[in-house]
Order: sequence, then structure tokens, then C-alpha cells
Amino acid sequence: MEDYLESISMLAQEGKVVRVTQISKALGVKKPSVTSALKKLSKEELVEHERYGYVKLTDAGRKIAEDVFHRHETLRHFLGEILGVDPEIASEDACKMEHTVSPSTLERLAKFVDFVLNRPRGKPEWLKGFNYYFEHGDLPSEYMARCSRDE
Amino acid sequence: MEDYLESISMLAQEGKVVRVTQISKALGVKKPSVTSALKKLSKEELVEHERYGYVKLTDAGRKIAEDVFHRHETLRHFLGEILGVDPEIASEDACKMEHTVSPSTLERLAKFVDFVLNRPRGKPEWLKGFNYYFEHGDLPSEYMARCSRDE
DNA sequence: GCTTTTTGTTAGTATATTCTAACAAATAGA
DNA sequence: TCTATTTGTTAGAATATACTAACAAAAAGC
Repeated sequence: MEDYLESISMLAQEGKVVRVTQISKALGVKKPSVTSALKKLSKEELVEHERYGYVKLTDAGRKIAEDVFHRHETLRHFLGEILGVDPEIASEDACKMEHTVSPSTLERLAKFVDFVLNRPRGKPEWLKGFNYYFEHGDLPSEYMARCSRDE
Repeated sequence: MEDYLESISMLAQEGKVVRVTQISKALGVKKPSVTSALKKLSKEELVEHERYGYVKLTDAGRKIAEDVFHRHETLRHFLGEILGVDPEIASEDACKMEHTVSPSTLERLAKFVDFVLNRPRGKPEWLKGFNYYFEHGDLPSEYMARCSRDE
């Protein structure tokens, strides 16, 4: 259900009017699945949807959608920009993981991403070291030297 | 199903004989759930189990179990030792996430954990910086200074 | 306005996984 | 060895989620 809310939110963000077919395409599920999801989400007052009509998030629904989206983005950034996972895969994995991370872990992960990418400026040197290590299996001597100096 | 395999593997590792009740307790599910899981896993030739008897992994089952365990440990280490998530929660989250991470992401994560924790010696200075940042919301001036020097 | 196409819904089915209740086998105690 | 307890199984129901096939409503074309 979180995926439906997130997808509705994203489609709405793009300015498009949100309809069953679009959600169906966005999520890669068949239309009846969307209809029944919307029925359920309506009952929980997370979306507004009348037969054959447009889909809109309620405030409660939007809140959840944005939370899911935040989780998704945090994971995607971590996977893509720190671990260096292929963007496509980073997005897919984020999509699956976003539903299982606990709030407290996500909070730390978000801070971690922020810390690594922005404190106090851009990406730190050691991240290049990691990429080198991942590609070659060991570290360039220059990096080793600098690291020892730091210690 | 992966959870069942992992649990059986872990119980076996502890030297104990593996039985339905133990798996049931380890996973926090009722015994009929275990019985039916075992039936399924037997059909797939991942465990050996005869009525009222002990449970044993086949080679194929053990292989999967060890893979799941590896995923679990990698995640747990990352969450606990790098992000600094509470050990209890790190373990729970790892348990949920271990089923959704893609192999390529896991490979990078494992390398990342190894890199951060062991290359070229123990934990790097910046990890303390992260913990400070997480607790206080900004960085100690000493760290800021050192970082600029590095750049 | 009538027909065709697109869009959405309903009904019914399937899978995966859990549970409870009731029963059966195995084990342990006396 | 007989009974009581522990352990394991079966049967059946529940939830969550997806699907297909068939139908209905709405929109578009002419």
C-alpha cells in the first residue's frame, strides 16, 4: 500500500492528473490491482477516489507518501552516491528496502548521507579510496600513506 | 522461507539438535507454521525432515542459509558499527532487509564495511566525527579544521 | 448520435503466509 | 507399563496481494 501512496504522490507531483491506468503503469501491476488498492486506501481515508474518477491523496495519505518518499530518497542516495551502486539498481533496491527500515535506522542513515556528502564540503577523499578499493581490491600506496598520517 | 533456513542453520551451528519447537521459538511463529514451512522446504529439497524427526539442511539448503546469514551479518555490521544503530534494532532491521538487498548492492556494502572498519587499520577518525555530528547536529571545530587541511 | 476505443470495475482465482483448534505421536514420570 | 506431558501434525480459516476474464462506463472519432 505504501507503494501506491508513493506512486500517487509522485504522479501528482509531475502535474499530471492521477488515474488508475497511470498508477498501474508506474507500479507495473494490472489495473484491477490498483482498483482494489484504492478501495482499501479509501476506506482508510488515505486517498479520495470515486468510481471512474481521479485519485487524490488526503492529508494523511500525503503525509505517509512523503515519508515513504523520504525513505526512498535517503536509501537511493546512500546506495548510489556512497556505495556507488548502479543508479538503476539503487532505485530498485531503495524501493524494496524503504518498507523495512525502522525509523531510527533511517534517521541515522539520513544523517550519515548528509555527513558524508556535505560535511563540511563535498565528498571526502576517502570515498575515492573506497571506490578504488572496490575496483582493485586494495588501496593505492598514496592513500595508505595519507591514512597513516591521519591516525 | 529464507528465515526458516537461516534459523535452522543457526540452531545447528549452536550444536543443538534442531526440532520444530526450537525453530518456532527462534522465529516467534507457531508450530504449525514451522511444520508447513518444512513441508515446503522438503519438497524443494532444501531440508530433510521426516515426521516427528529432526531437521537437517541439505547442501543446497545450507548454501542458501549461509548466504542469507552473510547478508544479515553484513547489514548488521553496517547498521551497528558504522551507522551506530542500537544493536537490538540493527539486528531486527538486518533481519528484514536481508531479503530485499540485491546481490550487487550487498557486494558493495560488504566491501564498504570492510573498507571503513579495516582499511588500512581500525575505524577511521571521521566515524567519530559522524557520531559527534549525529549527537550534536554539527561538527567540533577541531574536526572542521582537520578536514579543511585534508582537502 | 452511434460506434469504437480506452479506461475502470467486478467477480472469481491463485499464492504465500500466518493463525487456532483439535488431534496424534513420542517421551517422561510414577 | 500406564498415564501425563511435551511435541508435532492436520485441517480449516484469515489476511494480504496479485492475477485473468468478462463486463460497464466514459471518451473519442466520425
